[in-house]
Amino acid sequence: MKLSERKEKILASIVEYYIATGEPVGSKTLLEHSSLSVSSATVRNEMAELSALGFIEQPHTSSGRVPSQLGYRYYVDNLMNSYELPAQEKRLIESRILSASGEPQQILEQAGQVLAEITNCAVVSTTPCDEHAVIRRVELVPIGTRTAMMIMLSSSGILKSKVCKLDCELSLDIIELFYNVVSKNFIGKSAEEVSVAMIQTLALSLGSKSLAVSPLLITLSDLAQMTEQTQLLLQGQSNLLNYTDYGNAYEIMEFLRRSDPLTSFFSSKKNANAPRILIGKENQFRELQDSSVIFSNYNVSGKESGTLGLIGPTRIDYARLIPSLKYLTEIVGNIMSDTLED
Amino acid sequence: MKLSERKEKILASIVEYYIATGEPVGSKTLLEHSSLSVSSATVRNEMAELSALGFIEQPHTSSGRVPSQLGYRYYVDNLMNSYELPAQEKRLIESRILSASGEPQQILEQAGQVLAEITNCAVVSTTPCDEHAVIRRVELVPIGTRTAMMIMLSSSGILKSKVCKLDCELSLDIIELFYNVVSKNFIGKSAEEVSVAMIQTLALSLGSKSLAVSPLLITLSDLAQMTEQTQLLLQGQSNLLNYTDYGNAYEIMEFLRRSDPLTSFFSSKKNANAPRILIGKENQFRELQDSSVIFSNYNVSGKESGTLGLIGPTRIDYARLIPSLKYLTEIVGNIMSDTLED
DNA sequence: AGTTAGCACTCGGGCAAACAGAGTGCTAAC
DNA sequence: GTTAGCACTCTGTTTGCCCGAGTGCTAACT
Repeated sequence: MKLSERKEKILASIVEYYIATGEPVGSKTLLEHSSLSVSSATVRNEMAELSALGFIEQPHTSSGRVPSQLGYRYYVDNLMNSYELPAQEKRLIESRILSASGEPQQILEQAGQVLAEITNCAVVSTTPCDEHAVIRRVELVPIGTRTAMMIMLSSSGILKSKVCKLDCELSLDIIELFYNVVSKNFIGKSAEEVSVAMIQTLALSLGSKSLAVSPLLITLSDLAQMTEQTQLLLQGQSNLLNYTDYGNAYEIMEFLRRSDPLTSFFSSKKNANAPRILIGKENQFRELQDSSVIFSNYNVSGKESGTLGLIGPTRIDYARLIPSLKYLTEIVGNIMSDTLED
Repeated sequence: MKLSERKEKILASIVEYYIATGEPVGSKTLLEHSSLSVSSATVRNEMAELSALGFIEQPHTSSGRVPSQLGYRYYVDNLMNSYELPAQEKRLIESRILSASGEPQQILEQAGQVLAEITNCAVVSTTPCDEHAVIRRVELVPIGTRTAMMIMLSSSGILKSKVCKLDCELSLDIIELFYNVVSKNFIGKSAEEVSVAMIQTLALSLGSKSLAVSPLLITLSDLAQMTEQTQLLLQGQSNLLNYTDYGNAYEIMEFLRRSDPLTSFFSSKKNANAPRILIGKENQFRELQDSSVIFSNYNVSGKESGTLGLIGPTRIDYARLIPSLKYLTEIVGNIMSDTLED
C-alpha cells in the first residue's frame, strides 16, 4: 500500500515526534513540529484516515495518536532516511573496540558494551559459530602428575579449554599417543563428527592404552561440543528498565537468561547482510512482543558467523540506531577476521 | 545490649513474620503466629519499648511494626537459629555444580546460577585471586604464519589466552627463543613482577631478535595483567526486580556493572571463614543501602581466593540463605582445589 | 472537491472528600 | 505486671468532580 505524499509526511512526523518525546501527538503539536502548511482540521482528517488504515492508533479516545506496529513498519520501510554515521562517532567506536584483546568473546563483550551505551538498549550477541568449522589444533598442557589442561582451537578462532583428570599418571608416551590419535582422527574434523560412538570405537582400538587415553578423549569430545555451541552474551540489561514496566522487564530478563530460544532464532536467520528489524509482534517471542528487536550478522572471513542484536522499545530510534548497529557488526567482523587471517 | 527473654521472643517473631510475608506485623497478628500466652496489650507495651530502643519501627503511625536495621542485626547475632542444610538439598546443589567443567569461571557460573535460583537474590562472585599466584606455564600456539595464540596458566589455576600478531614470520627459532626467555625470566614470577620496564630491558637485551620477540613479550605482560585481575560475575539480576523499586534496581544494576568497587571491597574483606552479613547501611555503597549483602569466601587449596555474594532485600531470609551460601562456597572451593591438586 | 473554522463531546489525570480497616497508645480495672 | 476497652491516627481506596487536550463532525469557504 502506498500512501499519499501528505499522509506520508504526517505519518513520518508522528513517528519521529513520538520516538523523540514518547508523547502521543495531536493535530496541533504535529503542525508545530512539521513543515506542513495546512490547518489542524485537515491534519485531523488525514489522521482519521491513517487511523482507519491502521497506521496509527489512539491510547484513549481523546488523546493524540501513536504509531501502530504497521505505522512503524511503513516508516522503517519507506520513510526513514538512514543517515550515515558521523566519522567522529565511527572513530570513537573503533577506538573502544580495538582496545579489546584478540579473543572473540572479549571483542564481543567490548562491542556489546559500546552498543549498550550508545543505544540505551539491551544488547544480545552470539559468539561466532561456523557450521563448517573444524578442529584446528589441540594442545595438552600438564598441570599436575595426573591432571592436564586440554585446549582446543577451532578454525573459526574459538578457543576452549577444559581440565582433565586421569586415573593414572600422565606419562610422556601417553601424551605422545594422544597427540598421534588426535592428529590422525580429529584435526580437520568438525564437531559433529566427533560423536560418542566414534570416541568409543577409537578407545577400543587402542587396546591396553585405552584406559589411560580415554579420559582424554572424553574431554576432547566435550571440548568439541563446547566449541560448536554458540553462547549468548547479554549486556545493558538495566536499559530494559528505562522503557518497559516492571513485569515485562522481569519477563524479558528471564527470557534472555534461557538463552536457547534466541540463540537458535538468530542462527536460523542468517543470509542477510543488512540489519533486520522486528517490530512488536513481528517476532515470535511473547516476552518481546512489546519491544522491537534489531539484529545484524557479522561476517568472519566472509562467512556469517554471529549476531549482534538490540532489544528496545517499539519507539526505538530506528534511524539512528540501525546505522550504529550496522557499523558495529562490520567492525566486529573485521577485527575477528583480522585475527584469523595469516 | 541484652533484651529480656520475652522481648527477644517478640523481636524474633516480628523479624520472622516480616521476612516471611513482607507485611508489617501488629500486636494481634504477632500473637497468632507465636507461642506467647499474653494479651495483645502486653505485646503492645513490649513493642513500644522495642520501638524506643530502636529495634523495630513503624512505617506509619498506625501500622504494624517492621524490624529496623538494628533489629535485624540483633536477630542475626543472637536469635537466629541457623539450621543445617538438609542432605537432599546438599546433594541437589552438588550434582548441579559437578556438571560444570573444570575451569574456575565455569564452576563459578554454575554455582552462581544455582545460588540465584535457590535464594532469589542477585548473585555476585569473584574469580579466584591469589596474590601470591605465579606464572606456571606459558604456551604459544601458532595459528597462522604471523599470528599465534598465547596461553598462560597461573599457579592458582587461572587460564588466559590472547592472540598475538607479529610483524614478521613466526619462525621456529623465534618460538624457541621465546620459550627460553619465558622459562628463564617469567615462570615462577608473580604478575606484579612482570612490569613494563622489565619487558623493555629484556627486549633490549635480545639485540637483533628483539623486534620479533617483543610483540610476544607485550602480549605476555598483558596476559599477566589479565591473570591478576579478578573478574566480577553477575547473575540473577532479574531477582532485583522482585524486591526493590524501579529506580533502585536500576541503580544497583549500574553499580554492579561498574564492577570495580565491589571487587576491591570483597578482596579487602578476606580472613573470615564465616559468611559476612551487611544489613542496609552497614555497607558503604549508597546504592546498596536499602539491601542486605551476604558474602563468603571460598578457599582454593587452603587459601582464600574468591568470594560468593548475595544481594537481596534487608528482609532477606537470613536463617535459610546463610547456610546455603556457606555450603556453596565450600563446594566451590573443594572443586577448584581438586582441579589443582596433583 | 478539498480545506478550514467552530463546536460539542469524550476521556484520562489530578484533586479533594469520604470511608473502612488496621493498629496504636492510654487509662482504668484486675 | 497484665489485661480489657476505647478513642485516635493514619493509609489506601473509592467516589465524584473539574480541567485540559484532543477528537470528530458540520457547515461554510475557496
